[in-house]
Amino acid sequence: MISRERILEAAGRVYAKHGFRGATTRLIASEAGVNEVTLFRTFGSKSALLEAVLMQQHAAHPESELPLEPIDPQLELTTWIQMSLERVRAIRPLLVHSMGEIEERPEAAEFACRGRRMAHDSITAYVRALQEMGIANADADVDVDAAAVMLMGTVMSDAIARAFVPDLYPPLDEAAERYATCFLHMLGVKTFAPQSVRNARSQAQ
Amino acid sequence: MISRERILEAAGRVYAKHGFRGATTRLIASEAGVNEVTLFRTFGSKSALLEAVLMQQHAAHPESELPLEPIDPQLELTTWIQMSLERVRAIRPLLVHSMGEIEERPEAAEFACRGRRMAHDSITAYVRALQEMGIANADADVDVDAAAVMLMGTVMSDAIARAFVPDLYPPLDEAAERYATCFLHMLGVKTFAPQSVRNARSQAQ
DNA sequence: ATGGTAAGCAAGTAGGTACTTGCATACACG
DNA sequence: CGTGTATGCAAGTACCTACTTGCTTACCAT
Repeated sequence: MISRERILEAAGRVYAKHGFRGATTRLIASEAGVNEVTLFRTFGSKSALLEAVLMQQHAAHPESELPLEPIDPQLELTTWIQMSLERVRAIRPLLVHSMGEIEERPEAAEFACRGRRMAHDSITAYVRALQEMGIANADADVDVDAAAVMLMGTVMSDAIARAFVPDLYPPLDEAAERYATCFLHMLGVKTFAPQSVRNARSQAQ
Repeated sequence: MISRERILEAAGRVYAKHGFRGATTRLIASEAGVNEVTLFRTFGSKSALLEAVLMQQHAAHPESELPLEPIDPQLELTTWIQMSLERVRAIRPLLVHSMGEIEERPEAAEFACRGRRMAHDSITAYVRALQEMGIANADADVDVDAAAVMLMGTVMSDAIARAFVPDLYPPLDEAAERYATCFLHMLGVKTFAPQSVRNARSQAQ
């Protein structure tokens, strides 16, 4: 029964690197150090194997949650953004391939969307709480929905595209904090400049 | 010579739908209504054909530019964001596949990155101009670089992921305007609420 | 009329793909 | 000891892949 896990792990690696079509059963079996026949005996077919990979990946990277009652928005958002970034980065290759193959393998769509949905719900609920507590501005010129979409887009973009054009993004250890600050600005929340930005500015003088 | 263009167009469609591995020469030729041999006589190989497709796509969708001297930031940004959204949307399937296949076909990387780079340069230059003219806030708590990254991420995310989860995004005809407003808020520029948001708010009462 | 050029058609090459079958081996449990 | 279970190995099936070759049309310009 140890074969099953070795195959799953190898299939995850190979699929992430080559996509569904490029992930040949021969290559997966060889990467797993297992006979190709064992792969078919264990999972039945290539599609079934890759479906198992997606389910396992989904279970291995649980969502992070924002607190229901905000206390320190800057800190809580920074932590949440950081964890979201790491989560998406961990599944980035699988995610990108799933998006590309969505027309041919619609079952991959759920994998590509569910995390996004949950994160979106999480952040909008948090902002609603911020508004009810009077922390966030509820004026007409503050567009909460658009701000939430922009934060999510930022997280996705950073986690996926940083690998291709790293120089366009803030340093890894500052990114979450600075995104959080910008997000709060969009909501009309006054914040202090985060430490990393203050450092950069004072050095620039 | 008419075959060349028909093959290029068909190859673009098939590649966008199935990716490099899935875009078989047989399928491309059949979609183009052309004999498979003609495809090889015209382009030499499958890789050469797909390279020609990427070059043609790149030329067919030129960058949009922001004015060097801002006059109406809200309007100029809205227009630019709208055009960027449309541009990325037009090449979305190619872009997604190029990102997925970047490890196997590094020549696709340039296609995936160049547009992003140019847009980033464009928006940062524009914001610098805004600051020099005193329109945008230059305080320490305004993080121009992070704001630019967030705007670009928003555009990429909207153009790519809206197709999968359309209900999470603002309506198509409002998106650019609302992103522009949020972006200006991040920069500390006071704006009126855009028309579409005001309408939504007044109807909600 | 003649020659060049673009194109179609049929067939073939060499290799890869998912997946199957039959048989041999090892190990664990009663 | 015997028996089931997991695995390996060799071979084979049926099909798809990029790409080639040889031959035949059709048209266009000189």
